[in-house]
Amino acid sequence: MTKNSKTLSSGLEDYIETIYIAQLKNLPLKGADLARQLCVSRASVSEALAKLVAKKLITYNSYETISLTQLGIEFAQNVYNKHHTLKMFFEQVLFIAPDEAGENACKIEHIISQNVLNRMAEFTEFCRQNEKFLTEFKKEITRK
Amino acid sequence: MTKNSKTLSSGLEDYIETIYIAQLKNLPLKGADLARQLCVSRASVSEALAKLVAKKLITYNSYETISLTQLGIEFAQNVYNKHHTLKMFFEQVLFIAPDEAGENACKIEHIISQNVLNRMAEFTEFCRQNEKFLTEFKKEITRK
DNA sequence: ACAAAGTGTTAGGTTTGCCTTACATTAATA
DNA sequence: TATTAATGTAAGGCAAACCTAACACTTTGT
Repeated sequence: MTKNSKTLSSGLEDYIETIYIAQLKNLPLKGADLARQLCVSRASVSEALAKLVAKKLITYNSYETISLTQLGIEFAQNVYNKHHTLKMFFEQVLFIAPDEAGENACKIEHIISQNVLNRMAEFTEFCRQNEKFLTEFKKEITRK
Repeated sequence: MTKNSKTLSSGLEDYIETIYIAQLKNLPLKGADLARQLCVSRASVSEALAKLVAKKLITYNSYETISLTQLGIEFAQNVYNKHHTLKMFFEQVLFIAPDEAGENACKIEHIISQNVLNRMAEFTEFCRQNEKFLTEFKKEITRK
């Protein structure tokens, strides 16, 4: 039974998302940087990168900067979009503080279905076009 | 290092939630029933129940009906309420079909923060009191 | 250019949660 | 009640994802 190549574990999604964000910012990223950012050992990073190379999502050789393949970029964008959609919803609709919004998004992005995500994005957009509604809700929650 | 007794793994939360629901319905629940409902082996159930007994969340002896302790009920209600809040939000605000709403709730209930959950419940309630807004949103999404 | 600091890998462990197989015990029914 | 069916447990394994320790390689700075 070969591994399903369409899905990644939460852990590998975190690695690839972090690499993607570094790439967006044009910051060269080494394995040790990943270890620091994700709070895991360099040994764990080494293992994870080997898996991502095997899945052809990154190119990497020791001491080089890690970079995403085209396929890797597609996977990363998918996760990153989910993260963004969730964070925006939490912040702009539910009025959750950015940090807490981000923490929740980080966990939920790995498990929520694409369909629910899409609907959530539409909803956030719809709310944005009906500002008054959210203003009322905010009044409601700050009154308590 | 003793285990944190305030939190359970996702897996154990699923066990305890299933036990809780059976108890709500007054349906006697055996280990084998749990195995069937959660799609795991009887051996896995046996291990999990031993952990729940050790944590004093259930009372159970072989061949008996499983039942929750007071502490177990409190844990279960916490998870069950999260499940319910999520499902209601997905169904009533985002207009997601019940099955998909339930599947997403089942996964997210284990990781979302209590604060976000509370806000989500308030939001769903607020929307319910402003029926017109959701009607408009529904129109928007069905138009596509 | 060479020592010190930083980076990467390997080997060997741990934990968690699941599995199968085999066996023991209890419940149901012919 | 004797047999069959259902239930429960124990033993032994596996895989994922993490760890530390030790060692090797590369880069940096004086």
